[in-house]
Amino acid sequence: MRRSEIRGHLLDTALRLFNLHGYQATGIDLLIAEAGVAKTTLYRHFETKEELILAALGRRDEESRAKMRIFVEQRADDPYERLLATFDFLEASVRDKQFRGCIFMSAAGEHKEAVDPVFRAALMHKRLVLAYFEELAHAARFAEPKCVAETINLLHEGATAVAQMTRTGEPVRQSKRMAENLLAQEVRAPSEPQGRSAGTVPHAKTSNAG
Amino acid sequence: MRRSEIRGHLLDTALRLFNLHGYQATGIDLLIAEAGVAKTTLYRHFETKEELILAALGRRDEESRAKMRIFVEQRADDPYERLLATFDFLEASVRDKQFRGCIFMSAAGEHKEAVDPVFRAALMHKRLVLAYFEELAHAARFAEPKCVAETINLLHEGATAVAQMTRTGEPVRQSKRMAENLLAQEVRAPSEPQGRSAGTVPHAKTSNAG
DNA sequence: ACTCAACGATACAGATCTGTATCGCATACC
DNA sequence: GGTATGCGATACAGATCTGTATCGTTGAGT
Repeated sequence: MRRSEIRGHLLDTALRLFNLHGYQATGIDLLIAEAGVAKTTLYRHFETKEELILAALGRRDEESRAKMRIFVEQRADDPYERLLATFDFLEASVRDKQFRGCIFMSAAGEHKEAVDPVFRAALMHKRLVLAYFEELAHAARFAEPKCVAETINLLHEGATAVAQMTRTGEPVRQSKRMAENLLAQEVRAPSEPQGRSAGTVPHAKTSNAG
Repeated sequence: MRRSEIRGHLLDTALRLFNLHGYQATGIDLLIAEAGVAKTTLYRHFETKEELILAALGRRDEESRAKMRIFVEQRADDPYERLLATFDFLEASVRDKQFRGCIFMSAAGEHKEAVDPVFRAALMHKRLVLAYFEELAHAARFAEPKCVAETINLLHEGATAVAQMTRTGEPVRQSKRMAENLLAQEVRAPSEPQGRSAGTVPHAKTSNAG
């Protein structure tokens, strides 16, 4: 193996084992055996196990959000449809045979202190995903993109949690139907090609309060 | 301490520490120090740590479901309102300063194998909670009580997961608004005192599909 | 081709973990 | 009151964990 690949290979191996067995339960000895490297090599790339965890979470964070972006943009052009397409991406993730729940929720579950660097890394990922939802909701001209994003986010989290127990993709499909239902009642600005009318957008009522 | 109380005291202490630090991270030595008992005593009541975890989860399972029942029944008489009252119970749980996420999800997150007894115990709890939701949905005369229960359950799980990160009760209030919105569109049989009409109940469309 | 940093292998330190063994004491029951 | 069981305390066994130290070797850059 070329030396420049070792760090990435270690992160991939770590993520696979963390996903399968958890963070504390994944020992350094097992990790280096699976990666096929010496213990010295691991500790030259990462000073501590915690630093390895943080690097692995950082890698997965960027990777998974980039994958979601690409999936969603290829699946649909309309921003509204893209919001719904995030559920299709989630369903594909959940139906993976290796799926054992969201690794960021697992990380937060094993590092519960709010000041723990691992917890903070997991929290940061969740905030970035929420920001992406808000970006889509804004593009879809929702009157309250922040609230719409929180709705989508809550449905994603619920579907992921239920799927972690049932080990099926059905909760994700259900959450998508719920999202379609809720979003259909959210106030949206008129789309561009309709021509610009002089009237102002009516102020939205409190969302989700139907 | 009276000897008959020791077992319960050990379970309470274990649940508190499991909630604060997780399962693997909670060592036997810390547990007996916090409980104020000797190691011999602990191992006379529970053969292994896993057995202690299972007993603790079983205790919390019955306790939390009983508390939810009592809360919900005191809060409302109407079964429909009781379904919504489950969110008020959840909000109170989440706003507890000691809240660190659902201990059953944490247990499943640290014991990911589907055949692991701890995972199975967590799964059993989730099934029993779902069954309670279905019981309420049935009493509320929903045409598809199973689907309604799954909707409520998914919103509960989503709110709990988001609240685990944000450490606020807001996600639960939002999930309750979402539930009100979704349930208002679900088909229900007419309530009893309306007088029995000869017409049959129209068949419900697929739930959550708008 | 030479040099130096990185790698593999392994032994080891020191801490921590679960679970057991031993012993003296207290308490409940007969 | 005697006896047997439970409890506290502690030492210990054996395994495992993270992280370091040592040393021979390999490979990449100049």
